[in-house]
Amino acid sequence: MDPAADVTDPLDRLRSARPQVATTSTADRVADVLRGEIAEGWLRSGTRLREQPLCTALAVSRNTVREALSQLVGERVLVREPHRGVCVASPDAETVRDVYRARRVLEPAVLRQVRPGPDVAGDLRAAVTEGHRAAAAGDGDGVGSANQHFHRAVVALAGSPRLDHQMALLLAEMRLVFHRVGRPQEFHLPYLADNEAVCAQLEGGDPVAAAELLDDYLGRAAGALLSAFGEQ
Amino acid sequence: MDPAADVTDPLDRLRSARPQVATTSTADRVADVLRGEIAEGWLRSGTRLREQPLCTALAVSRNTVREALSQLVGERVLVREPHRGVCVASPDAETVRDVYRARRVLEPAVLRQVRPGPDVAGDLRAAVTEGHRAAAAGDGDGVGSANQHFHRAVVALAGSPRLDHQMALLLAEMRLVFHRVGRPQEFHLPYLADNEAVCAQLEGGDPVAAAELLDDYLGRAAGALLSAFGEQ
DNA sequence: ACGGTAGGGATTGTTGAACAATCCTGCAAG
DNA sequence: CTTGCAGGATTGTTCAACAATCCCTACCGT
Repeated sequence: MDPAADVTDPLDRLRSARPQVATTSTADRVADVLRGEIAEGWLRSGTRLREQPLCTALAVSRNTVREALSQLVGERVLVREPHRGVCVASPDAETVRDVYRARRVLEPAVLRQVRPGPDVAGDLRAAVTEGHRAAAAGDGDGVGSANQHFHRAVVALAGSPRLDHQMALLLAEMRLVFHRVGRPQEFHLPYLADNEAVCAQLEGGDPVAAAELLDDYLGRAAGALLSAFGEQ
Repeated sequence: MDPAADVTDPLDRLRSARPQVATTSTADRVADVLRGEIAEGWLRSGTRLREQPLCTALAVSRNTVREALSQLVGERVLVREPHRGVCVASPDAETVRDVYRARRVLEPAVLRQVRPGPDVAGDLRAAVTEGHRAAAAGDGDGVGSANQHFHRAVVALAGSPRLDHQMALLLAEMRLVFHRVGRPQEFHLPYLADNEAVCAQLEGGDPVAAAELLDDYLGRAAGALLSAFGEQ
């Protein structure tokens, strides 16, 4: 079989390897480090990030640190108050409401416009089994990340890099919410069955039913999270 | 009548005035200027933006310019190639495809979940009449911006600041596309009737029909733009 | 004539230091 | 208890410098 049989341009394969070639700037690497520390919960919500300590800790210039911080502020992971510095975002009830408002628009809409076909739900199924495996192993954190993979896979069905990026931002905010609310395990566990159901409906060739299931499921998840915040 | 009768905190009124208090940083103002110049077409696609000339032109430091440029790169208005500088983004056919992919997910989904009620379509109607007025006055540019107002108003129906922001980014990319394709007048004019139809369906209490109209309409618009790009 | 190769200039990436503006803290005075 | 005021700390912004990289051009060998 000719590897280039069904590809218009044989260089297309190389385009996906570009991130490895394009040398990332120092500020980007600093942003990556901070993003990771926040995503994994080492930097809690509200933590103030002073510039000078970051410079010495990461051995980069203050200007580079500021560039990285501005980038993360743009992603809503950090919050900047003028002349007072930046701190890790502290999502409040209104943030949760809006993130779920956006997700309930985005995710069901992607499902609804999926054209049924063989293996359309492949990535969803992989995320579901990943979640089951983590649950069986008692790995609460693994259940959480499997859940994120599931929702990322849902949006990825649209095949739109822009929507993928938007979803990544929303999920990053969700991670902050989960860290803020405490133990994320019991929040993700009950939704394994919902993921399973959505996946099954999609595999069964009924995207609209899958979308309606997901919409209802997201509504319940938002309610549960909001009650955990003490508000409604 | 006590002005503070039904408000828990009388300071709530002041919260909406915060943007006037929060002094914007110099980099933000520089970014605003560049964004405006690009949106109005004074800086065409592909134009290289060197840092030093921008410094002298705007009388700010190179560092501040770099911060503004990074911000606009994050908004996909500029494109940075490492060690080669930034230039105004040149949307290609794949960009148009993806932006419309995202819009066809976003906009109909917002319409579909609108709960009919009195004056839900108020902002849409305002944008439609704005478009008619501009068309009658022969103001092609006005038709274009009225069109943008219409689609912004559609997404605003969701009431989600995050979706509003995402839509603003997509529309900024669309402006680049229109400037790139040449005269935008004849591209917007035929869609006035479509806007009118969508608005009418929504006013008639049938959001789903409005969503389906809009989806079809966006599909046709994408096709027209892509053929203008010489590709399909 | 053609492709490869070194040099020089221009531009970006990054650093370090400096200064003004602003904010926070603690303390004294009313 | 609140107000006003130093003093220190932090941020916002500028400037100057250097290394790294890129672009362009002239040169050279085949």
